[in-house]
Amino acid sequence: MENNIEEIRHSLSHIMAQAILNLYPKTKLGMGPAIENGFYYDFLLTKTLAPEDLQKIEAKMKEIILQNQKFTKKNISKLVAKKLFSAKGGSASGGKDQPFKLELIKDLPGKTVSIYTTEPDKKLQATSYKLQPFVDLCKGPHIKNTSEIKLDTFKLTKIAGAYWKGSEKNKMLTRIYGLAFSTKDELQKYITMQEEAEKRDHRILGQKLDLFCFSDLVGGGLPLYTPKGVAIKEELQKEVERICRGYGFQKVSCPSLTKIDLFEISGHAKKFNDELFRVSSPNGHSFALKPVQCPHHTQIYASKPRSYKDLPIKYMESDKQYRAEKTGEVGGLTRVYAITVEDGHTFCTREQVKDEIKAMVNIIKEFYSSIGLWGNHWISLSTRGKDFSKYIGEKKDWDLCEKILKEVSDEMNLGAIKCPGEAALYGPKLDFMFKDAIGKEVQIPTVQIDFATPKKFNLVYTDKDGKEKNPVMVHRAILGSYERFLALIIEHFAGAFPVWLSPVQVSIIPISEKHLEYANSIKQKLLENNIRLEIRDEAETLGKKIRTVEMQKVPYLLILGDKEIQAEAVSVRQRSKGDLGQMPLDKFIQQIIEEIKNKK
RNA sequence: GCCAGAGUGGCUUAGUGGUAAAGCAAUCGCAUCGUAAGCGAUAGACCGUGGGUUCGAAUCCCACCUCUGGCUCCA
Repeated sequence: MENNIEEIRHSLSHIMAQAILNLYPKTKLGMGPAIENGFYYDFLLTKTLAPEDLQKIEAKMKEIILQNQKFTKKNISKLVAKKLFSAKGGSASGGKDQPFKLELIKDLPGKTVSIYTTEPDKKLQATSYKLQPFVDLCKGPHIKNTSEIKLDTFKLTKIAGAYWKGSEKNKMLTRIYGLAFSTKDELQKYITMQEEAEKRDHRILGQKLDLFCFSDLVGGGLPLYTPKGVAIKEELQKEVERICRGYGFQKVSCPSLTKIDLFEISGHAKKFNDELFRVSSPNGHSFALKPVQCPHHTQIYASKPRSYKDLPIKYMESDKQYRAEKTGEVGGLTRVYAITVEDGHTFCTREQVKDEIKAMVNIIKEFYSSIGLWGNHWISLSTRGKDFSKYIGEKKDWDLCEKILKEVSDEMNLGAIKCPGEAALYGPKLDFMFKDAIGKEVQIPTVQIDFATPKKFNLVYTDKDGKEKNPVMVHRAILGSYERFLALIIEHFAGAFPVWLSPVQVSIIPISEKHLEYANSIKQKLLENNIRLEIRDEAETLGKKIRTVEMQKVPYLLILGDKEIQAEAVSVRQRSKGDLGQMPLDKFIQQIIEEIKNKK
């Protein structure tokens, strides 16, 4: 890739802005950066764009490029800063802690345009880039001349809305996305790759492989797991619990309902008021469906007196939690109302916290390495933002927690990147971010320190000196939610799960009806070894059955005909590798059991 | 919630104002097969819902529902 692709992408966003301004002169402009693989720009348009309009805009952009225009750079920081601060209205608070403004800038060369911008400090460094007749504020980098852009290396892809909150009325900017690469081939390659990735989408594979489904009567955002989906879910759960038991976790089980009081004390009721399902009955009950299970676990801890000798106490539970997500946010398996969370909590002393966190990180590393996902991630040290009212607990505790997490990151070489404003209600956390098939990031495992919750619930233990002290809670999720995790691995393996996770591990194919009896005897022996299997006894040709089973991504096929009966053996065909030839059944069983054990 | 797009048998899709098509899957029959699609037949859709325009609507208009993509930061 040529090294000026960044400049090209960046410049293209401005060229698009110019094209828009030419086509729709009343447009007030927003902003637009270069992004991975392309660029986008947000506009305040007076007109709604249809997808066909993209072609018009693209044509206009090409026209501008062909004029071989120069990007002229001129430092006008003072002027800009002055105008930005003196203009009236439009002040807005954008997103988390970033104030930004929509201001009118006059007296600049070319047309009068509006821009919105973020931090005042950054504005001072802003320079204007002029591409007649449009003036845009931008730090760059840009190409020198539009002639550096080849016409067939970019493509506008989609129109989207970008929510811009904070102004008197909420406004929606129109965002136009584009792709841009150094060469036409790279662009085409990316598009093809994207199409391939879409075929691996967990929703498509989930349906094809019959892992989960939805029902209009049950409702959107409420996935139903089929037998095959459950097989995977249970294997995952067994594996994660096996690992966690090694670290001292014990399973507990709590009801989905609770009195709202529990969440009022924990602070969840206040912070997640709008996302809490409330359940009532004609008999006067008033409950909430649990959106998290930490508070329940505190009550198991609180059920009897605890000594420092008991700590750390570690509970784990995989259960459904319910969150009333906003309607537009529900979809697929990744955003649902009912999520099955693989959750765990350690109650420990302050001295034990660091080791506990390291242990959790090790669990995560061990588990994700075993399925080949470790390395395909980055870690966020999610800390508190500026608005302290969104969190519970004391400042000194937060600072200490953050320090501990930083030390863990350093000592374990995790390279966690600090992300302010991403903390949980009760404490900072280490979030592990993975990428799905189409490159979108998803947060899955997490480790969180919490000094606040035990205090809220008056959890105590008796220390060596006979005094009562509050334990520290460490929250951790290895799989995060089963739904998200399942989505991630469906896409990661493109449905071809390793044997231990495959819902059907062996498909037995009798060549014709005469061989069914032998197939059943093989089935019995496999069942005795806890191998998940199916017999394809439908009246179809061998080729057809093999095709069906290959498409279902079953790892092993046993083909049974006269030859096998005579040799008292099985013919093994391995997924995507083809015929492995004949072998005695015992040998096959031994081999597959070994493979399952090694999680290969 | 907001911006945009899409809803046609179980699935994938064709059909732009004049009698709803095809493939896969299903069911039944024939075939009993040696490593990725055997042959034939049958059944299955008031075209998301409601309203409007029209002699006539899957198709045009309006509303609603559902699904898909997008919506912290990025200069």
